[in-house]
Amino acid sequence: MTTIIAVDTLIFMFNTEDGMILEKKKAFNEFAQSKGLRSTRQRDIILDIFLSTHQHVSVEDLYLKVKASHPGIGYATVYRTLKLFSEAGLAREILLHDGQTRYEHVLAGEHHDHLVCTGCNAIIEFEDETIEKLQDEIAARHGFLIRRHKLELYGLCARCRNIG
Amino acid sequence: MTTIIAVDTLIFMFNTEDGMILEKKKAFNEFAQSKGLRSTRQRDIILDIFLSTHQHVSVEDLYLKVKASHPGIGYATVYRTLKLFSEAGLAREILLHDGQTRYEHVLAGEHHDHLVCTGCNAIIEFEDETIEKLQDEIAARHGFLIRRHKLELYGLCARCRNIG
DNA sequence: AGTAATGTGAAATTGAATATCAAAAGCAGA
DNA sequence: TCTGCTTTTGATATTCAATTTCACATTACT
Repeated sequence: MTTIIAVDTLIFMFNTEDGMILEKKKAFNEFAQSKGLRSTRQRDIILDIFLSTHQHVSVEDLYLKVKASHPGIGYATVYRTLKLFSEAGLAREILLHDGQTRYEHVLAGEHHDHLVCTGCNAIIEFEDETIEKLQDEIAARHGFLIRRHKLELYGLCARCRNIG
Repeated sequence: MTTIIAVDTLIFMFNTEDGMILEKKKAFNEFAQSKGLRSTRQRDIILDIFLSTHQHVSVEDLYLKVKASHPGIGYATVYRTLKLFSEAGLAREILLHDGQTRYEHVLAGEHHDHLVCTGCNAIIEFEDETIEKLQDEIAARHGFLIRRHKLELYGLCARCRNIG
């Protein structure tokens, strides 16, 4: 009986945004602990704010957001903390055409590529199983062991095609 | 009769490296003319040396090559000239994982992507018609008009897998 | 040749990423 | 809770490639 309630709760947690946030906080705490990192107010705040974002953020973006409510927190701390999130598996660095590193949220078991509008800078995520397979084949043909890949499509979104 | 000889010569030109080089020089001269650019000794030299390379070169790489035979030519000139080649359609800028812009030769009607060995920095070019098509489909599904794309596979080549 | 405009080279600037370091804060043990 | 050691922080400096600047040289045109 107790077990069943716990399972329900767990499913609930994973299916709501709040649950996701709690889960990620837990994951980060575990990472921090395993690495012998200390728990600091700044990191908690930055994690909260990062988790509250939905787009791909640059260090600058997040720094500005953080500074708005916590003016004492410096750029370097945001920079270092985002790197930590990345190591912890909560965030992923993405480098697009404009040479600005952005961080996106990592969702469990998910991989995707990017469709970027050069007009309005919108970033759309997509996934294509067939492309992934073809990539593996190409790599195999050349004797490569693929570690990661990067597929970005640049163009104009429906809206920008009409405006621009 | 005269016409037939001319056609033969043209085919010959396009099928040899020297012919390719002549063709590219001509293309650049036409571009320069259309843009009202002046013809300078430096640009001629840099074009010659660029056309003599076979790999993907960074500005630094080409600058060093140029300096070896023509010490008077500065970095900025090589930099600006490579940009010009790029505008003229002779070269294409490629940005790989290491944050160094490289220039590759543009061959008529050819498109390819890159397989990069993170062990020895070898760059292998490949082409996959199916992937291209899938990309177009994905773009269409999102109402995008694709201008360009970037597909890079990072991993270890056969040799580096064994060594490292 | 004269002259107006473009090109060149050295050096300066930019912009993002990253490193430095003194001061502040967290943590384990007394 | 206090101590002392270690990590973290925040401001600033450094790095590194890309790009711009500017005085001088060179080119195209008459």
